[in-house]
Amino acid sequence: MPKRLARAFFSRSVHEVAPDLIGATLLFKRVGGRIVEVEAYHHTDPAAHSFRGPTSRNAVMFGPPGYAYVYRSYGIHWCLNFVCEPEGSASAVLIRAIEPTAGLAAMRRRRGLTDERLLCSGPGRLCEALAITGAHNGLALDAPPFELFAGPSAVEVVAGPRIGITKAADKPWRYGLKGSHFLSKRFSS
DNA sequence: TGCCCGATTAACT
DNA sequence: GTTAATCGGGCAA
Repeated sequence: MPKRLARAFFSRSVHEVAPDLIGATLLFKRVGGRIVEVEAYHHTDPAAHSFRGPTSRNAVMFGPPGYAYVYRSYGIHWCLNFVCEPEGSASAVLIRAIEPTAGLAAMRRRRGLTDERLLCSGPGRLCEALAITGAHNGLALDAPPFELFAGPSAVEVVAGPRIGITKAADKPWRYGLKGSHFLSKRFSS
């Protein structure tokens, strides 16, 4: 039986937590899979939502680590983040893609697709497949409906530039599971 | 108040 | 390769 991730797991810098999340298992109401792609957003990062200070949308980022920050993207999609670092640092890790392992039927129904590879390969797709919405903003990650389990200790992680941003786009703060077929995009190197 | 743009996706040509 | 869908934050007036 895999080990549950304690809340203390998130009480570190996003640059440590983000690569460590690769290979971990994320379940939401018993549906989910293995995390294969994430991005780190530090509060000193111009691309981070928290960069310009607290607002009603990003308030959760300014709270304690180990909680979910869910926001609406482009007015259409939901995106899931894990809040990190000591309280008030307002840094978070964006979950970009998972490899579906549990609740495949529910995910296919919600996404209207059968192709396993397209179910959760993107931040918006992942939230649709797991039925995560703004209603779940601020929930603790170490209690239901969330379940997080540690992955294998030795995992090959690759890094590269983040996707879909214009500010600080040169920073290599996107992390992925090497060779995974479930990434939202290939790593160039 | 009004305007622009974004941590996206899918359906086009 | 391009574009529409759609809405809240941020900034100018």
